[in-house]
Amino acid sequence: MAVSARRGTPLTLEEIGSTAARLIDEGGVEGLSMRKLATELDVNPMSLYHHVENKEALLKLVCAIAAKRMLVPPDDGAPWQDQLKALALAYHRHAREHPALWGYVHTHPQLVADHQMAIWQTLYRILRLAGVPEPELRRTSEILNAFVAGFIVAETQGHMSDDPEEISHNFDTAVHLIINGIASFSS
Amino acid sequence: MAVSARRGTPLTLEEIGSTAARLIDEGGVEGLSMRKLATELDVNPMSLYHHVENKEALLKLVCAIAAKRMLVPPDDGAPWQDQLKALALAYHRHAREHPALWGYVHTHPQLVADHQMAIWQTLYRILRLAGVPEPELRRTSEILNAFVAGFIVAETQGHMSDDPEEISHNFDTAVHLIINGIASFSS
DNA sequence: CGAGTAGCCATACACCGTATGGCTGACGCT
DNA sequence: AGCGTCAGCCATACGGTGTATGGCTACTCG
Repeated sequence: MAVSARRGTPLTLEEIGSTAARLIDEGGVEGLSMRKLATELDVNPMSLYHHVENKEALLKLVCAIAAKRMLVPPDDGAPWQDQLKALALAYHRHAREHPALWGYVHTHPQLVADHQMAIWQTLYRILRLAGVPEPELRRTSEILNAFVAGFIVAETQGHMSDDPEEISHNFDTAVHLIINGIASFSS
Repeated sequence: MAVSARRGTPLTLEEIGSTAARLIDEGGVEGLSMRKLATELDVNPMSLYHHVENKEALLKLVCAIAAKRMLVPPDDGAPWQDQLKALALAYHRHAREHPALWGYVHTHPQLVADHQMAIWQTLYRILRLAGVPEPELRRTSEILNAFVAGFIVAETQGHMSDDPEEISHNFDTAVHLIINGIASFSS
């Protein structure tokens, strides 16, 4: 199987993905290059192509890993308003841990379009609880996702203030606005 | 002044900017290169640097031009709900005409951070009309901008359906949600 | 007329993604 | 044991990128 001359062990997708994720966290998506990643892994650039089809696929992999790592709050029986806020918070925290990757995901939504994913299913459940009719579930959840994503991008890209208190105030206002907007649908 | 050997007239910022905008519309931001732009203008790549400091500044220029071109609906005395919807519609239409540039702007919000711009001032005015208290104006308008921007990015990047009717239904729902959310603030 | 300079261009450098093709060593099979 | 296959890795090369450097030319101004 011929292992790298410089390293002892073969590469793995996990290793590639998490190293790429780290580089993105450190230097943004445009700061990631196949060559830098290879250097970081102590490997020849072309070796990466044995595990990943191209850079786009690499980024897809990184996003998939990140998405899997996000933990979705379970159904705790609380009112839908509280559950929606908890979900938004989890989303928010996760996104703020990887702001660069986040911006990329948001502008390439097809990476996250699979509505079978836990986060979507949870959102569906909460919206059902809120009284959103079944045929409107998909639309409503896509809108909410877009809103929250837009908010987080604006925030992480420095459009808003850096003050933590200000941030959480902004976030509260935004969530509040959404909740009230949703509530008005079912009345 | 030594004019281009290949062209008759000197370059202008307007020409550079609008040609760059066209290339972006056609092939996305990552489809724009200084060299392609130079070719398009029938000029040596390095000539561009006499008018623009670097690529980032070029993109900033393009965004500024695009922002200036968007026409903001005037105060027609209508209820704030209608005016907000009209503003959102104008925003929406403008963004959909330049989807690629749009995605870039949204992930580089500092390009559009100047709250003296007509669109921000209009949004402030409408929110005042809606009863949003003065110290909350900035926060609220930034959130709204982020929401709408997020929605448009999701839409233009193909996260949502392509069907025009579906699009406008989505848009209506989103605006409706926002308006109801805002309304709940002032009651 | 001479200096200064706005505008343009040729060359070069470092970096990028990746196509192509070849090496090496582990494995399964006879 | 001999052999084929193939996973894993790598060297080289191509065409692209942004842009630093420095030089050319033709105009304007004193």
